[in-house]
Amino acid sequence: MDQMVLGSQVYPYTTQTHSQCIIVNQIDGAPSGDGSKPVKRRRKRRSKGSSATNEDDVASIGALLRKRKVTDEQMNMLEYSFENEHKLESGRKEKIARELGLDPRQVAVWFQNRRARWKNKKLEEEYAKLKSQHDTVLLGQSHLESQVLILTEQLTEAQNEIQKLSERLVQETSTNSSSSSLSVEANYAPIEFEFAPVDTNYNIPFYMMDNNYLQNMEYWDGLYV
DNA sequence: TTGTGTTTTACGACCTCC
DNA sequence: GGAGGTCGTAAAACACAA
Repeated sequence: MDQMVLGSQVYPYTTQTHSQCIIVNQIDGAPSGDGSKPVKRRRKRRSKGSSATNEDDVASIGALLRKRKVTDEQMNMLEYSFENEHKLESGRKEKIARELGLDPRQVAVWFQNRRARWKNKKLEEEYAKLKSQHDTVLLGQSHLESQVLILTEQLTEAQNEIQKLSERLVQETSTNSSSSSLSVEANYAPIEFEFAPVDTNYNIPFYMMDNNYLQNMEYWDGLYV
């Protein structure tokens, strides 16, 4: 519990008001300007160790600068209210402030900060979700790449096998023609096979889409629905 | 006890909406 | 123009390791 000692009494939290905050700012030398377009200017604050002109100033400024931390009960009520509605219209702000014994400005600031925390949390959650999806996609990519390697090897083996068969056929044909008086070349012309080039960009031809491949595609497609 | 990192409170500057 | 929003940040309060 945040406590503050004033005289002989101990207060659970200070009773600094918004107007008192403004007084502190004026003491700190932050005039509100001449009415022209406001110039972006960082508000100067009094640091813990800064000097003052007299002891009374030190005591009063110290008291005013003390933060008013909300109690657990006030926090619960504010959280409950925030759950219902993140925005805070004027009437509601006054009502909450009255019920909790807080300054309306304090309630407004609390909601502003609460919204900021909520937004940060949402961003973190969204980031975690996207990262998880990204990791899943990388895993899938790796899996597909290994599939391509395997299939490429199989294709090469098949091409070699066909090539051997083709050469054997040509050989047998020429042997038959030399031992026979009849020419059969026209009937046994060498077969020319034309293979599509292996595409490493995953443009897998339809005839290579086996059940496993199709199941994988369904799985990956499902991720993007 | 003290140094340091994190959370909370508060505010200035600026923007949007009515 | 005023009210209320976001954004960035200062400073107090708090937590905790060394």
